[in-house]
Formats: sequence, structure tokens, C-alpha cells
Amino acid sequence: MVNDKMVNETMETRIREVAQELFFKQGYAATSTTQIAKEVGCTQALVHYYYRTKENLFRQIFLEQIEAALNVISRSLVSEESFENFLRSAISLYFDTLMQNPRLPYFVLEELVSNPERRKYLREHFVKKPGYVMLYMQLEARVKAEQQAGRLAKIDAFDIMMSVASLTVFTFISLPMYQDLLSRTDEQVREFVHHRKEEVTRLVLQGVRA
Amino acid sequence: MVNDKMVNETMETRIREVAQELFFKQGYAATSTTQIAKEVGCTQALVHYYYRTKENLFRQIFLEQIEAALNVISRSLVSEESFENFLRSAISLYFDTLMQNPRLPYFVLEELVSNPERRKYLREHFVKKPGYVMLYMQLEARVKAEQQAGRLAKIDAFDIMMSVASLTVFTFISLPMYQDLLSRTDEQVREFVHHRKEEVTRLVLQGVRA
DNA sequence: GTCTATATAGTGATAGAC
DNA sequence: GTCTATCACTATATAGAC
Repeated sequence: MVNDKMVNETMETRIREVAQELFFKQGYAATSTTQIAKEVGCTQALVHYYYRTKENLFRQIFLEQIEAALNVISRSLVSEESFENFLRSAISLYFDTLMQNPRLPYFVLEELVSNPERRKYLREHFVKKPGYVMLYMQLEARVKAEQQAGRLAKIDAFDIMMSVASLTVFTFISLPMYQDLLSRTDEQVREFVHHRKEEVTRLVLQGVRA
Repeated sequence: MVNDKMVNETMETRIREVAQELFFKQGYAATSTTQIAKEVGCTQALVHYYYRTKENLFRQIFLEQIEAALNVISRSLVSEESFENFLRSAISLYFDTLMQNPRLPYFVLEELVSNPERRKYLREHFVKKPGYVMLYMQLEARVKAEQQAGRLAKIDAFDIMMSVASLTVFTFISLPMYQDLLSRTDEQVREFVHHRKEEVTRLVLQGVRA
């Protein structure tokens, strides 16, 4: 068997995979269930048979992705290393993870920015979960400890998060523009991401130092 | 006359203004010419009478906004000050300008990311214009001069641009999430942006120092 | 310049045959 | 489980009356 995964796939999962790909590329509004069906090679009715509504299909994919992303972030926050090495490996993890799924940041952002319902949904499901609150408080405590030890500039934990998020997420969001506007090959794009990872790490480390 | 601007407005300009507002809020795909007409208070046929197609209407707005943004960036790059003060006032200008139009970054990004045609269009119209190439080369020369004088870390001009863009643009893109997920008031959002402007300036200045 | 009316096509979703 | 057929709706765009 050349491709176990493909061969054993059910229609239900194939629809989901194709839908994800299209939602990632085009966003929710610009993707129709007809297009999904066409790309899968089934009828449009089947898409609705399995997922009933387009919104429902989307929501499953969306939640799964958010959950996966939050897991990566959670794991990155638990660290026994020095604060500098913690930052270093967190940034590295974010870049490496997103490199395997470069469209994810834009996909999540698009839906969260343009659809207030999705933000509400996200808040209910995740933000107020005690686990995440705890993690943030731990980070905050750690930042304060570092500052008292004189190793860290006077910055909020939230600002560190925002800056790292900005520098990481924007890199991936801007990739299609970088590639097209400057006529870069896929290989050059990969090099660019790697280069940005190094530079972002350098900038953040030097920028938060006391 | 209470409102000169409103009173003297033609239908053509009103349609354009309303269209811009809706495109900003919802994006191209999610906005219909019917909705635009309804909000203007005219028939949908009139929208097409003035602009023929929805794509055409959008394109005029899009180009105008891009042009305005590029003008701001261009002006910020011409500076007689020290490099540090140049960075300081550029970042300040970007934040202040975008604060008057917080949805602009997402609007531009959305269309450039999800529509390859728009990127092509942008490249034809702007990227290869000699004026912009010149400006970038001047920035590059300045960066090299600063490095030889030992005042600047070993960074590409392009990396400085990317980092500043990331930290600035992402701030505004994430505002709806910041506001909703953390239940912030409009006033708190304004404070947050102001705070980020200070912190981004601090981070960049410390981060690029030799 | 602005309207009504309509052509044409695409959408999400469902009913019912097999 | 998968299909065909179809409904109700909305979309963009245009033709033609006023």
C-alpha cells in the first residue's frame, strides 16, 4: 500500500480534510460546500449529510485547530530553564510548529477578527478555563521574580506575550505577500522564515534584558 | 449648515463611503452591493450604475487606501534626525495614523492574503515603482552607515522594517480580540494602544542597539 | 440620475430514491 | 451511505421606464 492514510480514509474525514484546506486558503465566506464537494469528488448533499451545516463543519475544524494551538502554547509555558532559555525555546517552538502549518495564523485570525460570534464562542470555551488562567499567572509571577533579580527590564508579562505573538504570527501572515510581491521561490520563503526566527529571538532577548 | 460635508455629498461619494465602511468591517466577500445600497438608502442598481461592478468599486477604495498608507510610510523614511529618533518618530507616526483608522491593517491584509490577484495588482502598481525602490535603498544605506559607526546591531534594513511592521500592524489587528476576549471598554482599548506604542518603541530601540 | 423589474447564476439545505 | 432533484434565497449585473 503506497498510502495507507489515503486508502483507509472515509468520506467523512476526506470531506473534513478538504474543507480545512479550503477554509485555510480562502476563509469561511469565500468557500462553498459545493466547492468542497467538487474537490472531494462527491455530491454537495453528502457534505451536508455528514455535517448538516457549513457553519457546523467549520466550527469543528476551527475548535480543533484552536485547541491544538493552545496546547502548544501551554506546553511552552512550563519550563524549568532560565528565563532567557525559556524565551528562546518558546519562540523556536512557535516558529517550527507554524512552519508545518503556515496558513493557520491567518485562518484563526480571519475568523476571530471578522466574526464577533466566534470570539464569544472562544471566550466561553477557553479563555475562562481555569487552566489557562493559572498558566498566565505563573508566567506573571516568573516575570516579576526575574525583574526583582535584576535580570529583566520593567515589562509586563502581557507585553512580552504580545510582542512575541506579533513577531511570530505576522511573519506567517505576511508570507504570501513576501513571496508574491518579491517573487521568491518556496525555498527562499523557508530560508526567510528561518532567518526571521533567528532575528526575532535576538530582538526579543536583547529587548527584554535589564 | 450643520454638516456641510454631508449635505453637499453626491450619491456617488456616499456610496463609496458606505462601501468603504462595510468593506472595512466585513471584508469583500461578506459585503454585498445590496447591503451597501440599503445602508446608503438607494437601490442596488444605483451602486452598479456608478461603479459597474462590485470588484471595481472595491478596487478604487483599496488602491486609495494603499496609496495613502504608502505615502505615510514614505514620509516617515525621509528624516534628518539621528537614527534612534528617526525610529522613534516613525513608530509613533504609524501608531497615531492607524489609531485614526484601526481597521485599515486588517482590511489591507485580508485582501492581500486571500486574493492572489490583488497581490499581482499591487506589484504592478507600486512595488516596482522607482520611487519606492529608491527609498528602500536610502534606508539600507543609512542602516549600514549606522552599523559602521558602531551605533547599530548587525541587522538588515529589511528586518528592521519587518519587526516594526509586525509589532505595529499586529497590535491593531488583534484589537477586536483584545477587546472582546478580555471584555475591555473603548477607553481601555485606546489606553492599551498607547501603552503598546511606548513598549514597542522601547523594545525596538533597545533591540537594535549595538 | 434614479427607479423597477428581471436575467442568470450561485448559495445552503433538505426530501426521497436507491 | 450516496445520489438526484429541488426549494427558497441571495447574489451580481443589466435593460428599460421615468
